[in-house]
Amino acid sequence: MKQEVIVRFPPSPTGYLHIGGARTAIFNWLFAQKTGGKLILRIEDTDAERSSEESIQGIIESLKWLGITWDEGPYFQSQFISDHLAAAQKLLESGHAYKCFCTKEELDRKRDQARQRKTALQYDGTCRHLSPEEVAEKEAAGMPYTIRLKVPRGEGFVSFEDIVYGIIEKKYEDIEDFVMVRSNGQPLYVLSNAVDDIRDRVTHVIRGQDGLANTPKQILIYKALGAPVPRFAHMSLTLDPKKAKISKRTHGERVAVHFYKERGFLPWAFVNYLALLGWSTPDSREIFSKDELIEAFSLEGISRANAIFDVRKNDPKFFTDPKAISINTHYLRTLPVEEIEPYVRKQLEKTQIWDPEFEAIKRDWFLRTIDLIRTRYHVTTDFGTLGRAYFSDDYPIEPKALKKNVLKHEGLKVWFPILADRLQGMDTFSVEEAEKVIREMADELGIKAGILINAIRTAVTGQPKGPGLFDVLITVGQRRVVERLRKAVTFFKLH
RNA sequence: GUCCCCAUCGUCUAGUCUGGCCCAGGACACCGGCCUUUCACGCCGGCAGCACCGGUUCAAAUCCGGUUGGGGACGCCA
Repeated sequence: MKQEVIVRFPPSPTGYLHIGGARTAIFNWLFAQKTGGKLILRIEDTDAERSSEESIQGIIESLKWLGITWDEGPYFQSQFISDHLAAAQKLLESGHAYKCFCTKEELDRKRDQARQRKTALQYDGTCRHLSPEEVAEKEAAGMPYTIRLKVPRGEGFVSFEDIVYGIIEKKYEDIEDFVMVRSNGQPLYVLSNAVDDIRDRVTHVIRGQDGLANTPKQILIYKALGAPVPRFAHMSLTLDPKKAKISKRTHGERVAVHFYKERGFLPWAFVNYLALLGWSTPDSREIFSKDELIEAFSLEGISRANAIFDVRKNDPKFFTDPKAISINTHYLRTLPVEEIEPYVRKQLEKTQIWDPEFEAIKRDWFLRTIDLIRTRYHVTTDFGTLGRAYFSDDYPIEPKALKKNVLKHEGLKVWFPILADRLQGMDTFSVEEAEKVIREMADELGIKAGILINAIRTAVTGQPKGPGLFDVLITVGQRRVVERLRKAVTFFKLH
C-alpha cells in the first residue's frame, strides 16, 4: 500500500501572514489535496520573545480567508519541547552529539577573527574531543553547555534529491558541528523542526528555498535518530522588484495577505495569482478553478528561479502587481453574480450604504446592478466607491466629470429641468423609450446627444464613465433619476 | 570569506531533462486600431526576450566549460 502523504505548514507567529508564507501554505495545501494526503498546521512558537497570540490569530484568519483547509492542528511547537530535548539526549547517548562548553563570547571572537582572515566561519570543534573526564569536570563546575551534532568527518557528503532542485550534495567538511540545544536548555529550530516532522510523520517537506541550506543538517539529524528521511521540495523565493527578499519589515502591509482582503481581492483570485508565482503548467494556463488547480498541480511544475512580486509603491494606476489585479478583475467579471454578491454586500456595509432590501425584495435588482457595473471594476471595494450612486442617494460628484460634462455647458441649467420633466412624464420607463426621449431632445436643441448623455451620467452617477447611459437610467430608476436631475441645477449655483 | 542555488520579453512564464517542428509561444503591462454617448468589455494589430564568451554538433534557448549578474545560507532566530 502506498504511504499516505503528510505535509505541514509551520509558520512562526511573529507577525501577519505575508505572501511568501501564503505561497508556501498554498503549495502544501495543493499537494495534500492533489494526493489525498493530510496538511498539518503547526505553529512554531518557540521564540517566546517574538511570538504573539495576535499573530497566531491573524495567520489563521488569513489562511481561512484564502480558503486553505488543514486536517490536523493547529499544533504548537512549544508544547513539544520535551520531545526535542529527549531527542537531543538520545543523540548524546548514542554518541551522535556532544556537549560544548564554549561561551558565546569565545565563539563570537573566533567568528570575527575568521571574518578578518577571510576564512570559513565554521565552529572549530574545540569541545568535540573533550574526554569524558573533562566533560564531567566542567559539568561539575556548573559550566553551561550547548549540545552540538557530531557531524561525520572525512571524505563523505550528505546527499538528497530535492523534487524541485534535483540532487543536492553537501560535503561533510562544509557542515559545522551545529548547535541543537542552547546553553539555557532550549532546543533550536533545526532540531525542533526535524523532531516535530518525525513525530508528525511528515512525508514531504515543501518550503522556501532559504531552507535548502539547512536541509543537509536536518537529514543528519534524521539519520542519527534512525528516522526515515522525508522528501524535500524547495520552492523558489519571492523577491521584490529590486530583487530583495520580500519582508514585512521593508514592505509593510502591502505584502500582507490581509491587505489584499481589505483592498477588495476575491480570495480565490489571490490564491490563483500566488499559485502562478513560481509555478506553471506546460500550457502556461492562467485561470484555474479550485478543482482545476488541484488537478493540475504538481511539485515538478515549481520553477527554480526566483520570481518577482511586482509590488508598486506610489503607482497611481496599480496599487499592487498588475497581474494580480488582472486576475482578480477576471474573476470579478466572469464569476456567477451570486458568488460575488456577498463581497459586494460587505463593501456596502463597510461604506454604510447597505440596505437589507437588497437581499430581500430588491435582490433581483441588486444582482442585475452588480452585473451591469462590474465589467469596469477591478476590486470589490469599487462597488462601495465608484458604484456608490447605484446603491445610495448620497454620492459624491467627481469634480473632473462635473467640470467637463456639466459646467462646460451653461445650457444644462435649463435643460436639466426639462429633461427631468420629460423623463418623469414617461409611462413606460424602458431603455428604448428613455433613449428616444433624450435623443429627440438633443435634436430639438440642435446639439449632439453625447452632451446630454454625458451630463446626465455625471449627474446621476457622479462618474465620468460607466455603463451605457440608458441602462444606467433604468437601473437607477425613474423616480431617482428625475430627483437627481432636478437637483443637478444646483451644481451651477455652487460654482 | 566559505558553501549552495539560479539566469528566456518590463513582470509571470512555455520551451531546457529527451538538441532540429523555436529567426522562441502565451499572459499581464504598454502602444495603435475597430466598436462606441463615456469608460470598460470584446476583437484586430504592434512593441519587447534566450546575460556574455568559448566549445561540442550538419544543427544549441536547449549539451559542456568559463565569465558576469542575481539570490540564499553560513546565529546559543524561526
